[in-house]
Amino acid sequence: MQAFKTPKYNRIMTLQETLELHVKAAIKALFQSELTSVEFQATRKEFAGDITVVVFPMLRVVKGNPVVIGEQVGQYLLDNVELVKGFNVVKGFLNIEINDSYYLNFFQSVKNKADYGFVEQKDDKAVMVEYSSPNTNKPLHLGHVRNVLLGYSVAEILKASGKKVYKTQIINDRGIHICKSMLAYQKFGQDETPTEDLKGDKLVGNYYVKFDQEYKAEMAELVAQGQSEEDAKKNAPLLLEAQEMLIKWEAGDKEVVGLWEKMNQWVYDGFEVTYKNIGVDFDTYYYESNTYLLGKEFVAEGLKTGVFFKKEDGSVWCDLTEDGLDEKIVLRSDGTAVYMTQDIGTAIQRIKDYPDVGGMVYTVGNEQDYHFKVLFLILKKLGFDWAKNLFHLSYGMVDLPSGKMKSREGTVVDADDLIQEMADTAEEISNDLGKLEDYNEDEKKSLYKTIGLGALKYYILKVDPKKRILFDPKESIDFQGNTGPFIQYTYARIQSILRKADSDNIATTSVDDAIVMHEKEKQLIKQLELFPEVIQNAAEQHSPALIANYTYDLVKEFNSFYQNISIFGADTELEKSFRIDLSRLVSQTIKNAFQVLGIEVPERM
RNA sequence: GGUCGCAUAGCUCAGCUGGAUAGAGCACCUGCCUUCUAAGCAGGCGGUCCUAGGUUCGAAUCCUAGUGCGAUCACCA
Repeated sequence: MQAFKTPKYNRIMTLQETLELHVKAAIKALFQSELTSVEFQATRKEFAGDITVVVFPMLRVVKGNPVVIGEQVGQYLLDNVELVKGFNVVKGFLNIEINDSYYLNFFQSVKNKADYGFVEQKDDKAVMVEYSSPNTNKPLHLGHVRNVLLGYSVAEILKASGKKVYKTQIINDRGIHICKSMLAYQKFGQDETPTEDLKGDKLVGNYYVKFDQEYKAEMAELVAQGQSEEDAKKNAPLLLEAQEMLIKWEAGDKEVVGLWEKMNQWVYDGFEVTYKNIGVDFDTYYYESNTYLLGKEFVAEGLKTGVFFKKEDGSVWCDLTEDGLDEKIVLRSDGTAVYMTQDIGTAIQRIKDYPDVGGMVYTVGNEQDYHFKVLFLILKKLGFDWAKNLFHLSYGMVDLPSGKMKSREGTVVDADDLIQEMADTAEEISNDLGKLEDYNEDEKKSLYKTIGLGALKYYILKVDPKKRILFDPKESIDFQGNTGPFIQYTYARIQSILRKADSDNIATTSVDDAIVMHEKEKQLIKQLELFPEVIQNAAEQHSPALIANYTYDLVKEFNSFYQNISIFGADTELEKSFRIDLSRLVSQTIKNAFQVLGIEVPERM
């Protein structure tokens, strides 16, 4: 059941807003009562009408039989509102029929807008959206893919809704885990360098796995010598060496820092290739190695103002018990920074760098729900007014049937491999269908990638971010039904129609044309009319899934129209032109919707 | 144990301010390509909306309790 929500964007008064005023007037005229709001929903297909007023809530103000009240209000609307051409009442539902001219006028007013559904930038305050935020010791996997797709899409949706947006990430470029792969490389690497077949991030990731293997072997040996497992964990020589390396790094040891810079650069180069492959980008980057010091400064500041307190051993804490949470450490007893310190520093640094930012979105997995709750609270306590506009875009893990993905054990679905597999599948299907014989190899390759990526992105974005995804590599992602390729296919099919219309020089329609709409055409226009509102809702709720599901509904509606009504076989030239105009706006809407999902649309497929 | 999230058809998921007979896709079964691209369309099969109470004219949706799954509660990040 589709309900209509009052739009907040700037546009001509919507149908619902117009009707609301009239329904209120009707209640006033008929019953001398004031309604505070009117409840609307789309009329169910089995009843005549376009929009339905629910009478039940009015009973709080007007006493009586809902059917009788519905009849009276309906009659009033019919007599007083030009838009209304009929009505019927079923139980407590007043179904209103709207004049076709309303829909035709609406259609004519938007049909040539390339940016249909998008709102021009209006807010002076910008939003910073963080996503990806990888560690620099391993390549990106399917979990990162979900993160990156969600973050990128939410950023694009916010832009489309009229916000200024900065896309960013925080790079975990320091710490013991980075030293682990560095150490393994130093010991076993034999000066190996990235090659065309082995990207830098993969190379570094291999040594992270190598470290874990060697480390486990050492542990096993120590246990065999009689140590407890716990002791062996702490005493394994490799781990001690890694810890030593971290200390050297912090002390600025030339050799260690040099290796760190070299290997991180390999990883960054590898990441860039993957990001480009996925089709996402960033406006600005932040590195933990640069922001933790600022965090420490503000911890000191918070100590002075009483936001934090110091324990006997010198560690610094924030007492959140009044807010129903625990005490949280913000600085170690030895004065070094913890995770929270860095995040405080990063947030403040970002506002310093971009003073027009009034809020931030953090795309981070739901295992950090608590962390962000605390972070936001601390920033509020520190007195930053932007702290009230922070949002944790939390999402569920992507698990494999075998359990969690673990980079150090090599049980991950690699991002690059996955994309390649998706393209391969698209190629297979495409070859079976054999529609692209006249495409050259480059064109084909690019198309397979568009379709494969479209399938992957849609598959991930159409579900509620909160839900965890169980990804079975053996069961391939669908290319039929509620999928990216299905929608891309519809787009391509419309392009084919438009090419034909273009070569036939078919005229376009105008407001003055006396068009008689077919039921399917009217349904399509109604669905199109919802799009701007869907963008706004998706922005408010940070939900690409709303866009995906809307687009699917639109496309289903179009396909039904397409299969049941002939476009070029229309009875009159006017009808033909109208159907082509309608198809054009549908394809433009698909394109715009997919743009904010980060999915490309093909001209043919 | 405390806290947070999730639970809807065999499977994957929609279902937004509480509204009419809970919707899609996959899978399975019927039809439809000499006509604008069949990655499609038209239809069939399939439901204890986790359980039990409660609020309401009306509950998948809100409240309470419970069950199951996941996460979290580190001087790790």
